[in-house]
Amino acid sequence: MNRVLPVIYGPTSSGKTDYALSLSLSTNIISADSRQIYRYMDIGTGKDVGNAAFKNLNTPKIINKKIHWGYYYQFNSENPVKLWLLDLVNPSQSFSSVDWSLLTAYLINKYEDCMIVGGSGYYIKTLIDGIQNYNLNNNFALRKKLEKLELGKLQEILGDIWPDRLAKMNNSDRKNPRRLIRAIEIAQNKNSDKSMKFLNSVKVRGVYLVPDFEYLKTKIRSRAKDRLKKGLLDEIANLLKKGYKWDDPGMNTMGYKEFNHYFSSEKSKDECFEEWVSDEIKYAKRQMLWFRDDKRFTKVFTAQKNKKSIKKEIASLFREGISRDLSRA
RNA sequence: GCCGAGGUAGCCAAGGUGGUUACGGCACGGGUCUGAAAAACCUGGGAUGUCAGUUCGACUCUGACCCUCGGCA
Repeated sequence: MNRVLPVIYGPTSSGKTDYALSLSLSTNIISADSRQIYRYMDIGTGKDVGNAAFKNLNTPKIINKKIHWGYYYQFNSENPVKLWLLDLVNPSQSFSSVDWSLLTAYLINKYEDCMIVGGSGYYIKTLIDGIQNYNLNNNFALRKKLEKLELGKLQEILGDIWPDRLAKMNNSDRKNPRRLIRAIEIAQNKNSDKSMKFLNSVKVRGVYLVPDFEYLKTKIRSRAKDRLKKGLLDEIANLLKKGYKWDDPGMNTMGYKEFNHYFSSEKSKDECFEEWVSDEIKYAKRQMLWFRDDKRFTKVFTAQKNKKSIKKEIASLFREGISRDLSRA
């Protein structure tokens, strides 16, 4: 039997989580957010859990890394909604789209009533379309060695050991050191060319929020200001005090990385702030590229509409879509 | 008003004894993506202050004008 998995995707600042929480369509909301997975990074990543309570669960066996996970749930609600996959790892730990997909697949398997909400397009893409080379973990030693090489040299190495892959890469990827290094990493590992599906017998039904871009820009700016006011700089200072470094995976996050130069007194707070806002806007643009032509997603234009009618639209899209999907199944 | 410095894209900016298509960076537009993805990349368009002069040819040299900055009054 086919199951339907509702997904709400949209750029930063589009209000995804708000809609998901207030819609009460699902009791298990799974956050697809590659930054809110980090502990101690709350203000900058917009972890808006307010007065929710956190409940810890056991570390599941499906992941060999040490990941503590649980969910937040809302107070003051007759039907408390659980918000999953926040605060999974420390800022120094690496975490991948596959890790996230494994956890998500586990949850979907365990709970009938789930919904995905988030703006990390690559995470959602990995989950719903699967991935290749799943058996091959990252080889950080190799990466470090390869990172020192020039682009041409990397292409040469890949061309020697896996010419087909190099030939198949498009111009953008062929000039991207990270992608080349990953390809070399895979090529050096035999039997790694297996693919993995995370979802079985699950039909994805997505809503893709499309805000007015000019409005989104002003919203991003005011939200950033607000986060400064809430004590973002103290949060960063605290992370540094805890011993986290600027090159830790978690610290490569907008709202944090831009203030590196402020903490080293190379730039003013305002300069860093402007850089941050600019990064957020560019990011929002990149976010809009995922799923824009994906038939599984329906666009919801939010400009000129109030929250209530948007909520209604999303809810009816899911209801109609879900019943249609089910009847077809 | 006088003296000095200078005007190259939205911003910062290189250049040359006059000679294909004027270096870059930021910003902006359009994209890529199969274990880092809020990452890392690819790609596109746009400029010589104005008017004359010299010259086969001026962004480059000459003059006038306009504007900016600094100093003196």
